[in-house]
Amino acid sequence: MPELPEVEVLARHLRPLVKNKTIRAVEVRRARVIRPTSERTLKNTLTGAELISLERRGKYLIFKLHKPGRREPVKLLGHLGMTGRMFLAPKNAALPKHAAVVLDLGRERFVFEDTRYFGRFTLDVSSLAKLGPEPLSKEFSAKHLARELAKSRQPIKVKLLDQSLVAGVGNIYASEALFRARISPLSPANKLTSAQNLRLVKTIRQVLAEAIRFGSTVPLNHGQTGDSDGLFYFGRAEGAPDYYEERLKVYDRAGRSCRRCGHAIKRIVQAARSTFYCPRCQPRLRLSA
DNA sequence: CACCATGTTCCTTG
DNA sequence: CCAAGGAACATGGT
Repeated sequence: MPELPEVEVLARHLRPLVKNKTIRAVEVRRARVIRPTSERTLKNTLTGAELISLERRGKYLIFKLHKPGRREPVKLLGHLGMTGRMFLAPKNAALPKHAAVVLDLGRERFVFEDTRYFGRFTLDVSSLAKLGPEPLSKEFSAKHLARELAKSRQPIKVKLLDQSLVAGVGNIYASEALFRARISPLSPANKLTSAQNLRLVKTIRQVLAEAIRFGSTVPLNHGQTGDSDGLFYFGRAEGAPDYYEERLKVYDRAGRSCRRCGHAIKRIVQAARSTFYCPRCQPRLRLSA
């Protein structure tokens, strides 16, 4: 589920649900997701702590907790990896097969489940220091982009996945933003014109903001089984428009016709990830005058 | 069996 | 030291 919009929507959903709740017990079912924190340390630190706030940074969730006897707040970092989910469930509800960490909150449980276990739920917050600016903040500007891109000859699509350039853009929205900016994903980063940099900043913001808006409108249901639970984008809530079908213009549309010009959407592989684009709307070479 | 999947990190190579 | 490329991680869907 996770790129910035999905994580933002999740944060908005969870925030009121976890606020002021006290963690009674911690169950670690898959130690890999808490590394490098040890199970003992996680349990000692979280047990008895009260959830104070929940923030998002890039694709990370930052839980701040108050641990009695400690002056400084405890920070807990969550990341959904490729397949992670977080939700609250009644205590008697069955846990999903790949529940990785379960927090006992008294009346209910907080569950972090992750099929592939690429996600994180850890006290180690060092990853945050490597992140670039938030794409929806003023720090993310054409000037910032230009300065950073000038240092790299990597294809622009590959650079957009670099979290130290801008935090939160992933494989889906990278393709989407480039399509809207009409920039070829193959363009070397340092070859973008200033006009292109400006357009790219705008379309990245636009694509992410639109996805948040859409996700926030869909009624969220974080049950554990069934098709439309916990999925804001990839499931389809009854009667709700399907984001995948209607909002994404190029992602996963290889061979289908471009919504703008009708040309066939192309799929290529860059840095071992799929990239989708319209070769006509996003020409590789600029026509010289 | 083959290939694909919303992500990050580690290791190697130049 | 840095940039860039590729493998690894792990499970499931088609």
